[in-house]
Amino acid sequence: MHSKELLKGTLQMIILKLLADEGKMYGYEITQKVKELSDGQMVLTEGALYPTLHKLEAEGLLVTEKVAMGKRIRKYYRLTETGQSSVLKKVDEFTNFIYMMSRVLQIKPAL
Amino acid sequence: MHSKELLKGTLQMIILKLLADEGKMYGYEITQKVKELSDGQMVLTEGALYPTLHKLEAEGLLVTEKVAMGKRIRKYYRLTETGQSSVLKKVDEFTNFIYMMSRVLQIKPAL
DNA sequence: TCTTATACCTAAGACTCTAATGTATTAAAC
DNA sequence: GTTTAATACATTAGAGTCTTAGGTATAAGA
Repeated sequence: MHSKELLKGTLQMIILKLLADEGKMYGYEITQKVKELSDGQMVLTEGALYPTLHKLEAEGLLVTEKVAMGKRIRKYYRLTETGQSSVLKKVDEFTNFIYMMSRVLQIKPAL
Repeated sequence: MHSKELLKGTLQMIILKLLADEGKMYGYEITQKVKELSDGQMVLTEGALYPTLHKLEAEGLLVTEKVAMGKRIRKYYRLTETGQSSVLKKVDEFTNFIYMMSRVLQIKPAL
């Protein structure tokens, strides 16, 4: 779990990619989905998640929609068009990053 | 927002892995080797490199040897035994990180 | 001789995350 | 029926890692 350092810079991409796949999600749902997909290896802390969501919204990559569930309020996030094209670019950069790293580390080629 | 963010947390591993492969290297040589292996895509800045080398030395993963080249002094770095086992662990964590990320992002498995 | 490459280094500030803390509702367990 | 866990939002201090910008000095090439 020392790989925590490696996660830096991946959170935005993860959020955007999940929203691209799922359509819309709320914050807590994202943490659960990530935990599930990573078999519990990756746990998003709220101190990282919420500021990032707010930042992506402020940058115009996400829009929100508040939905009342009884007395509790869920805030759903959805990609804007800018957000859509941003995902493609970011995932592309990530696969490129992996190729580059495998060359620099001289380990087997990836993806 | 290129892959620069993704590089966070990879510098220590890169240094250690190169030293594991090459035996001993000096700072400037490391920057050149990384540039070469990545086809110019990855450029280590000295502000990141030297503090990291000093930190790894302080932690006992590296030892130094000063060699005079005329009036100029080269500082060669070499892995300690602790450093050796650390490389294996870090590279292992990295491949694991890639597998995890490809599951979370739901893209093709890597490495 | 001027520029580029080699070779070391530090420091201020930016950015992203962790850990801690806070508020409040709902479901489940005892 | 009350405590505990899970759900659901959020902020903030501080740590760690990097970038940007600076500094010193030698060697090689135009």
